[in-house]
Amino acid sequence: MVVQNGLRAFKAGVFQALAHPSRIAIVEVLRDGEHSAGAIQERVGLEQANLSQHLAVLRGRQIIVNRKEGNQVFYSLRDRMLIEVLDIMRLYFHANLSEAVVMLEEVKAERQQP
Amino acid sequence: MVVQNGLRAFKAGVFQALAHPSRIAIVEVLRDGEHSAGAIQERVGLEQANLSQHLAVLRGRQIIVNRKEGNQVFYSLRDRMLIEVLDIMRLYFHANLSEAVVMLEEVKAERQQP
DNA sequence: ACATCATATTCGATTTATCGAATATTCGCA
DNA sequence: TGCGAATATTCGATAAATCGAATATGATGT
Repeated sequence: MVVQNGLRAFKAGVFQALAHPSRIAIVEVLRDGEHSAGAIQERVGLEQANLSQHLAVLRGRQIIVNRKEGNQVFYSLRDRMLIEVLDIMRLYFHANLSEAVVMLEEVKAERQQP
Repeated sequence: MVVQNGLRAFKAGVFQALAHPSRIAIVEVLRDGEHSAGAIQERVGLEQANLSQHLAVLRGRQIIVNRKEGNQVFYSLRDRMLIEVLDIMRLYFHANLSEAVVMLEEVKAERQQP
């Protein structure tokens, strides 16, 4: 039972780390290999500080690892599992496209209601 | 680009729905089929209101669906792909046990600090 | 109609996440 | 040594998540 809860906490932690569009974008950039923080920033288009904060979240959950080289820090995914998970999610998305659209509409509507 | 961001928002939403140990426990209960809210409560051991709130989150993200029968409401997973995701994560957890433990320690420490 | 059981929703308090601005660190180079 | 580039951290404000208590809804049985 303790193990089960630990495992659930672990899974929840990983999900939480991925529970932000910007962090998903980061992981997707790292899909095709190692990139420097600057290169990631270029691709995802975030403020420097904000990107660094998101990287810190992913680092904290051991989802990405970093390697320092001179002035720069290179990031890469620690395990291909996440790619697998994201791929399954993509299938999930396509398989349930109509419901996904409903959800997206809701998200859009929420954004417009102040 | 708009589509990409929408997709990421969708994925992030699904991840966020799963980013809580109690909700993972709920999904795992529903792994072996439909259960009433009461049966779920029995198994995960949450306050009635709290369980209902978590079910609402999962419903909102279309992760579970409900069927009313008389007095009760029966829940089930809308797509078994999520089970696949959870299984992959279990493998990941075991394969990288030492790192996982590091992460759990951090989570534990965070909870005790303040 | 009324009481009861199963479930959902609302409310208020507390915690946690998120962001940009400002500041700090760490390296390489003149 | 001092400067600039790359990255990280801290801070303060705002938004979102979480929880238990209280309340609401809706079906069933008397």
